Amino acid sequence: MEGQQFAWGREEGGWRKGPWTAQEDKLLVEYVMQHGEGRWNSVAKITGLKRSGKSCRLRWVNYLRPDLKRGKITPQEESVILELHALWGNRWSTIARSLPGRTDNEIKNYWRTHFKKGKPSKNIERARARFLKQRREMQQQSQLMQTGQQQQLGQDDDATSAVVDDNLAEVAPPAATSLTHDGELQIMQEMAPDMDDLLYYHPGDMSPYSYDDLLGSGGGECGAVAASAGAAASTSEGSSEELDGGAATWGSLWNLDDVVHDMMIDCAAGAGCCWGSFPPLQDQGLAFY
DNA sequence: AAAAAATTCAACCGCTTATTT
DNA sequence: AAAATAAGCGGTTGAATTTTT
Repeated sequence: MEGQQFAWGREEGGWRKGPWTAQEDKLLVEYVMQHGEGRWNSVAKITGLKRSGKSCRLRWVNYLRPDLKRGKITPQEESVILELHALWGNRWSTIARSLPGRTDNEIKNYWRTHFKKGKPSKNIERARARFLKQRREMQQQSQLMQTGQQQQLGQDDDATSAVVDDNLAEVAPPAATSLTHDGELQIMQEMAPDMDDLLYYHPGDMSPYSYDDLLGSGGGECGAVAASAGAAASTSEGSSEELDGGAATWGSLWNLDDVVHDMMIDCAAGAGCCWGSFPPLQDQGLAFY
């Protein structure tokens, strides 16, 4: 490990590698403001940045793009990820298109850390509780909205569109359980017996939480959809979780806000161009936060 | 308190697909 | 039509951070 300190942040074939510095980001942002997205190989020529076009593109797309959402994946987003992964498998960019502000890389990472096959961690346990809680809330909401008609929850024969909802109806426990939040572990404890039954939890299995289970494929429909999609559903394992390291991570990095700030100050001072006047981004409806 | 283990995620790589010359 | 270049994708890596022992 020690010997690799020099490998990271190294220079190779004239290109710098490793983590980007604030200064590099600034150069790249300036370039994009002036020339738009694309032509990444000319970034080095024009700005003097010693990064390959590939590296520049990646940095922009995954980190510097102003329309990126920052912070934790929300439970709603997580549900979308679960559902779409069941449908598409590891087609991360396809999934990402349904999650504005999220990158394929981010989704891929999220999936890998939270749902990929492996030994269940305590985080996953917590996640499970959170996921179920969310689902129950969704169900309660939908029950409220469709009070009269949705009394019979078992009748989901034509469940092709609302896959998740139907299966939620099948799997979700009675709505009586109190949902006073914050204590995920408490919820887990309260619910554990039910959940284990409902989720077909196999204690000896290293990967007990297939998301077929989580999505309720015990009912059939979801599994059928996933299977008929023919995608990578075979590798799908799942549970859910919310990250809790986001803020800390951001705080520990040099702050992107600083760069944006600097740029805006530069703009205000009349140096270079301005975020708001950058046509390509405007055209794409990108917003700055 | 500190060492070890686990987790996270930015950035890399190789490959494929699309576009340009 | 073919070659070259650029963009995009998914898998993987490993430094930094967090959690556990």
